[in-house]
Amino acid sequence: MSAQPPFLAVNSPTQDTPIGGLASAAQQTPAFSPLYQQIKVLILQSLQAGEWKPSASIPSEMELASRFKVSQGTVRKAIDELAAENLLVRRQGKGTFVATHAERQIQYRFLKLIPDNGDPSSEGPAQRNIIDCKRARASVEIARALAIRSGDAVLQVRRVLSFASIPTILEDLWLPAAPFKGLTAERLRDYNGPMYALFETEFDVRMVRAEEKIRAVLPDSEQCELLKTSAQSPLLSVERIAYTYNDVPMEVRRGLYVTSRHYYRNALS
Amino acid sequence: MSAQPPFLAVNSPTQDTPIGGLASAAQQTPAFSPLYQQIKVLILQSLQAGEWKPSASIPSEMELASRFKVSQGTVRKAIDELAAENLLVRRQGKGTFVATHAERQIQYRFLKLIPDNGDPSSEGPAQRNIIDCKRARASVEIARALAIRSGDAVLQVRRVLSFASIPTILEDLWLPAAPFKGLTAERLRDYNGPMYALFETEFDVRMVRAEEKIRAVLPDSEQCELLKTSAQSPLLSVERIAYTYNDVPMEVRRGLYVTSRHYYRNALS
DNA sequence: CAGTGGTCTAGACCACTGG
DNA sequence: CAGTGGTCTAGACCACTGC
Repeated sequence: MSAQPPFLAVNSPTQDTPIGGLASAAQQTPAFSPLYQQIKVLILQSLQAGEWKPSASIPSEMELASRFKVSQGTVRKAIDELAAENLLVRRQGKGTFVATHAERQIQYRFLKLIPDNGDPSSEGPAQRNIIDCKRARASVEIARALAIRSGDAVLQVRRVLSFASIPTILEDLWLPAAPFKGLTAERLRDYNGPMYALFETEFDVRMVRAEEKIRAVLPDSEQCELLKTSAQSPLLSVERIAYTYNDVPMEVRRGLYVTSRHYYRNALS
Repeated sequence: MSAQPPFLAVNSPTQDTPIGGLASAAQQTPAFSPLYQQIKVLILQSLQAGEWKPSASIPSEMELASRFKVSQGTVRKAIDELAAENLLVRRQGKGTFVATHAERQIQYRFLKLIPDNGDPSSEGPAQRNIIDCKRARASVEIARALAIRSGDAVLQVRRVLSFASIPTILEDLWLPAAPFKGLTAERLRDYNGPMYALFETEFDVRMVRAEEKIRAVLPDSEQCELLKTSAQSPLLSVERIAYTYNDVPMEVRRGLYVTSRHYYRNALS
C-alpha cells in the first residue's frame, strides 16, 4: 500500500531537506525528516498565517488526517509535540485549541516570581502602573536582540507592578515599532489583563517562548524611586527576550524584581 | 481478544486507584489510570530497586512488552514519558539507558550559571574547593525540607567553585546522614566529577529533579571572605531542594552566585 | 447521542548501531 | 547482519464533553 501522500516530501536517500532544514556546513546527514515532523510544520504554518486564532479550536485529528492524507496517529504525534511546546492545548472530549495568554485570567504565563507563601492567588491581581510609552531608536544591543537594524524605530515602555500596593517589579520593554503600530500608554492602561494577551488580540503578536538571563544588581536612584526601595537593597535583574513562531524575537524586557517578599521559582529536571 | 493482562489493575468503573493514586478528599473521580501509566510505575519501581544501574541499558521494548504482557506501543509510551522526565535516555540503534549525572563529564546537569559569552565549555572545568564537611543536627527548616525530624543527624558541606581561578559559587549543602554514611571531605576532594555523580556511584542516591528559589542578597562578612568579594556587591541566592525517585527530598543546597561575569539562564515556554 | 481526544493492539517497514 | 529504537498504518474501543 502506498503510504506516501503525493504532496509531502519523500524521504528517499538522495533527497535533500524537505522542510525548513538547517544548511549546516559539512553535515553529511541526509536530513531525514519523518512525516509527523512535516505535518507539524504545516500546522505551524497555519498557526502563523492566522488560520486559527488564539483560544479557537483547530480541526479535529480525523479532519487533519484526511486533509494531509495521513493516518490519525501521525497527526496525533505532530499535535502531541506542539502541545508539549505549549503552542496548542488539548482538551479531551472538546478538541484542540490554540494556546493563549488571555485564558487563565489569574496568571502571567511567563512570570515566575512567586510570593513567599508559594501561592500566587493569595495576593490577588497585580496593580499595573504604566510610567511611560514612547517611540525611540534601537540601540545596538536592543537591535541585535530584536534582529533589526540599530536606529530602527522601537516602542519603549516602562511600568511598575505592585502586589498588595507594594511596588515589586519595574519593567522596561522594547518592541519593534512596525508590528505594534498604534500602541500607546492609554491602550496599555485601559486593557485589563496580561500585556501578552493584549498583544495577541490587538496586534496579532503571539509570544510563544522566551529566554531569561538573571543577575543580582543594585538599583540606580531612579529605579529606587520607582520601586520605593533603597540603593543598598539588591534586586533581581531579569533580562528577557520573547519570541513568536519560528524563533522570531518580538520583545526585549528588562525586569527588576524586589525579592524580599517574593522569589523567582524554577524547576530543574 | 482479551487485552487485559492478568496481573495489572483492571479499570472497571467501580475500581479504586490501581497504583499510587492520591487520596484526594471529596474527589469524585474513579481515578482511571491507563495501562501505560501502570507500566511506567513498574519501570520506576525497577529503577528504584536498583535493578538497572545508572548509565546501564534497560531491557529492549520488545522484552519489556512480553514481560508485562502488553504491546510494544504501550511500553513505548511509558518509556517516552520517563525519557521526557530525564529518567531514561533513548539512543536509536543502541537501546534505552538509565540517566546519570556522570555521563557528559563537561557539564553539571542542574547548574544553570553560564559565562557571559554563553559558552560553558569556554572556561574549562570548575575548580572545586571543599571548605568543610561535618556532622550536624537538622534545624527546623532543614528538617522540613528534607522530610526528616528536626534534630536528626545531617551532613553539612561547604565548598567554593571557581572558574578561571575566580571564586564564583559558594555552596552550603545539607544531606540526611543515613543514606550518605561514610561521606567525608576527603572523599569529596578526591572524586573527580560532579558531586551528584559521586552520590550515584558511591551512595546509590540518584538526583532526579530539583526546585530552586532565587533571590538577590548581600553577603555577610564570612561569605565575602570566601568569595573574595565586597559586602556591597549583590549576589544571587539559589536555594535548591533536590529529589530522588518518588519526590523524596535528599538534599538542601544554598548557593551564592557571583553574577558579574556569569548569569543564571532560564528558558520559558 | 454524536463527536472529540485518549488508549491499545498488531504488524510492517525504516534508520541507526555495532559486531 | 541482527538487534535496537523510530515511524506509520488501520482499526477497535474507552473516557469525556455537550447537545
